Amino acid sequence: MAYRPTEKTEAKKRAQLKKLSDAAFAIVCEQGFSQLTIASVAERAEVATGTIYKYFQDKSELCTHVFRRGSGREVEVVRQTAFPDPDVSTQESCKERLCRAIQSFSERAIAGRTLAYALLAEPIDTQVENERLLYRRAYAEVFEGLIQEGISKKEFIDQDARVAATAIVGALSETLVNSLEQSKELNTETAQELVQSIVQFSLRAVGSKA
Amino acid sequence: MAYRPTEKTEAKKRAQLKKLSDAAFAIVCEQGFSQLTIASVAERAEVATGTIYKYFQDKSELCTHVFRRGSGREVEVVRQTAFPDPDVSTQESCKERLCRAIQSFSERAIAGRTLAYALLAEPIDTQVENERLLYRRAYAEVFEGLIQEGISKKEFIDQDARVAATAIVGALSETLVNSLEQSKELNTETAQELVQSIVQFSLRAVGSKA
DNA sequence: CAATAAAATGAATTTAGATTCACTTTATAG
DNA sequence: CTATAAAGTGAATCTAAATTCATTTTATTG
Repeated sequence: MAYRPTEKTEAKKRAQLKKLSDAAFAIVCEQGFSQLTIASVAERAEVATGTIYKYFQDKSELCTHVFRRGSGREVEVVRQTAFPDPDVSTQESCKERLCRAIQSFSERAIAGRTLAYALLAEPIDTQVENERLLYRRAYAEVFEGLIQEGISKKEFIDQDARVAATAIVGALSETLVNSLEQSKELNTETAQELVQSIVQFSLRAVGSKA
Repeated sequence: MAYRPTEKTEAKKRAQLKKLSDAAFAIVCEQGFSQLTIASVAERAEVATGTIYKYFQDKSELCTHVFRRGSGREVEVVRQTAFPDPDVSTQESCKERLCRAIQSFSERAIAGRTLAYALLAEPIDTQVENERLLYRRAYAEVFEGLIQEGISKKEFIDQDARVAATAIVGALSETLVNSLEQSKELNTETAQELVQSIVQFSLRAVGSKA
């Protein structure tokens, strides 16, 4: 016996994985999935192309990893806004939380437009399409929970919460992708108005009474 | 002088173009853009691959052609429903027309799910993504006109018609793509309920008063 | 240092289609 | 029938990346 993996080597391995993940994620944030190639990641992480295959089965797995990293964070932020930690926050109405969740989603998309487009709409390899479905459903589940709560508290009109939640996700994606494509620079004022219009639309759609 | 194109040869050329277009369109309707290859079109149309290049610059142009053929028809049907020929139809309210337009969109998507997915969500080559944007905007314009009319007739609440229309297109796409992915066979009853939920959601969203 | 194993390298290979093009066939007109 | 031009053919070529793998480097332990 002569070689055993140690904590030190494991740490190095984790660091290397992080380096690859960071490089790939940065490429997608800055340039989208279209520029995510094995070669571009290797160059940015300063490793050889072969190295990437020690950490990822294939390109698809790399894409999936990046997609999950990006989408996980985005959904988590919106979830926290919709269902804030009850200890710290004053008890807010469903209406207020729905407004905040939609604002949060929208503002993040506007601030990180390339990532938003990458996650919401950019065509990627077929294997990753399933991730996008999960991503969108994850958002829908957040909204569904909120709508369900609002219905039971009589804040919102009785309705199919699943469909309404899905529809809101679609409405948000479409309006944002649409206006992000449109103008290179969406000025703060216009952006505010856009977000307000979407919020109002959504509140009416769920039949918010307050 | 010895050769001149005649009406006969032009007719043959048109027929050939139609044959290629039909073959390509059928492939997309049945199997989506992922199966649309030069080879598959050639096989289905019973021509050589080279022939396709006499009619289309490149693959992208073929995709664009198929996309337009499909989307043009779809939008036209919805437009007709939203703005029916005034001679033949009784004057309907904006609410009624909005309901019908949404139903029409939804029912066509359910009946032709592969085409619907292909046009609304399937990842295709980047060059064609722009067509998808135009397609979705075309729908949005139909809805925008209707909402605008509804606002001025006091049937709908005052709002940003552009945003609302875009949001409705997103809501429709999302709910339909979502449920079409879900279940292989969406039975008639469930489909009816789904469409009704979407209609109700949309009517509330535009603040339909009647 | 020697033995072992894992990690890293990057040029060479593979792959899945699109695209080309020299050649053949079909159509037209004198 | 001949000349001309356009349409059709499909095997061969190109292409852009992903993927491989023989070789080299780095770590670990006795």
